[in-house]
Amino acid sequence: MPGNFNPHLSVDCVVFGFNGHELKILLINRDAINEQSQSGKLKLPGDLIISGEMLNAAAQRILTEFTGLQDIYLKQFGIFDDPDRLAPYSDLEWLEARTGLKIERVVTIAYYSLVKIDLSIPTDLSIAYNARWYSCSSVPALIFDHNRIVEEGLNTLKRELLTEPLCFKLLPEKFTLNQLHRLYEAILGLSFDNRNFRKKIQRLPYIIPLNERQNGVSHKPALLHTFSYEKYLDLKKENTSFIL
Amino acid sequence: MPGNFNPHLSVDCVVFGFNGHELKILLINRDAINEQSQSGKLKLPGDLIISGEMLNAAAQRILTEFTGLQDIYLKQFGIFDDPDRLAPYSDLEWLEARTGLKIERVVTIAYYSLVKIDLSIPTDLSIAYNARWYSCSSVPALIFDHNRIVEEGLNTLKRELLTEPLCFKLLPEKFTLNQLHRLYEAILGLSFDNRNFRKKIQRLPYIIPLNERQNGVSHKPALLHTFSYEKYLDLKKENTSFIL
DNA sequence: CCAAAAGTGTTTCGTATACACCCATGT
DNA sequence: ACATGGGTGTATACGAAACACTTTTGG
Repeated sequence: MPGNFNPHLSVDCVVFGFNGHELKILLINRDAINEQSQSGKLKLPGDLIISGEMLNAAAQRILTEFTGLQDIYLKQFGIFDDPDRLAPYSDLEWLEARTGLKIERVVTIAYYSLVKIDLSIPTDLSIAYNARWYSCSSVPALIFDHNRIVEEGLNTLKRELLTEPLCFKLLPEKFTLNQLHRLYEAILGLSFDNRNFRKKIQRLPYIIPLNERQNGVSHKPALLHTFSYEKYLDLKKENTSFIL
Repeated sequence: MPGNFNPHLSVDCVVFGFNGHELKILLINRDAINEQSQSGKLKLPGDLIISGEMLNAAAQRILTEFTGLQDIYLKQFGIFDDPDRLAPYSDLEWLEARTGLKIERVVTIAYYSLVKIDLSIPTDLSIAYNARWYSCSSVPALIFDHNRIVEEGLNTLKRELLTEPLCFKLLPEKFTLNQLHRLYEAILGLSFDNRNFRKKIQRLPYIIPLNERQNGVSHKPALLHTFSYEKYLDLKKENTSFIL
């Protein structure tokens, strides 16, 4: 654990991943597995910030510690500032013991982040804190107000998925249209007509069909596609206008 | 100035208003007019939070102090946490003198808020700090990083205006369709065809035409309309689905 | 040859866009 | 009477939605 903490501010990360079928969220144990006080209690990856540290940097630090990845997509979506938010669970003593600080009130800044599950690798901390991917559709009970944070993070993701090209941050570099289709259905909890969905996607100039197919699947292998951020920006520039 | 402050967190409010033609923003003087150190420097309404105070409550407090209104619409849209954000202007000394606190690093939570200009009234503080409505299209230089906060607040408003019924919070209870039209044009910086705009609006079941017209205008008086939040919610419930 | 997922076209309907003139009021 | 903003209708084009079957591969 590095440096001297700022005991007034923390960050918590709602880390989303997609396994091809289901939306997942990364949770860790409250206690490292080599401590005696094994509680089985779960929480979001998060931490107090270090003095002078930028909040985004703190969130990146935590994400790298738990996934082994750099430059993960991160978006601040909320602030949880109830003065009693640490109280209801009597986990406050645990926090004080862990940090060695007298904790009065911690305002936490919540981020959601999107990772390609297939690229994430085990790290010292992810092992020590038994980090696992849980299904978003049945999130277990978490300490503090973390269940509410997850809920609001998911709502934010649903909203922003509709207006920004976030989906590609959850998919492998090369993906099939049906993976994309299932991703939208999983996150939004809706179903879309497959033909209409493919038509719509294929009209987009920034979705590039490759000359390459899946292999190792026991059915007709799908054509792979990739996302071009450059072409996305080109298109966005033209569309100055918008709605209403 | 009430209570003991928490010297780590502040809130700043980007307060928008609409005068029927132009989008406005509320700015105050850095110094009260009865102090000798009259600087003419401008800033956003904002303050350190009081110990134990919720951030929303702090923002409401500030807004009430400067507009005389209760229950103003407020939305948190950003966090400004650069450890040096107070430094570039050497206004830090001013802040320390004002609060009597040693200031190390202040993270500020930014809110935008929407007020009906016609309802706002002068208050002790708005007079003392010479609060004024400035045109959003030419915001003067502000202290600290407040110009950036304004910019991001305006971007957020532009985005959220498209998906949420915010416009009515800027208009009088009874408004004309052309006021609404000008409001959209002013905020988004676009122009819309008047006939198509009116057609679109008049299809919405939550925009209620009244049996009442403008008076005191030297041209054909416009029909007044009002917004029904209840009908808006009804409609929203039905539309579970959305896009893509 | 069977299972499993990939891939493909057409019709219908509603909404977006483009566009120019008359109306009611106060001065 | 005139200046000022309020108010109106139609035709075209595009995208959204609904809908069922054939194809390719591995086992």
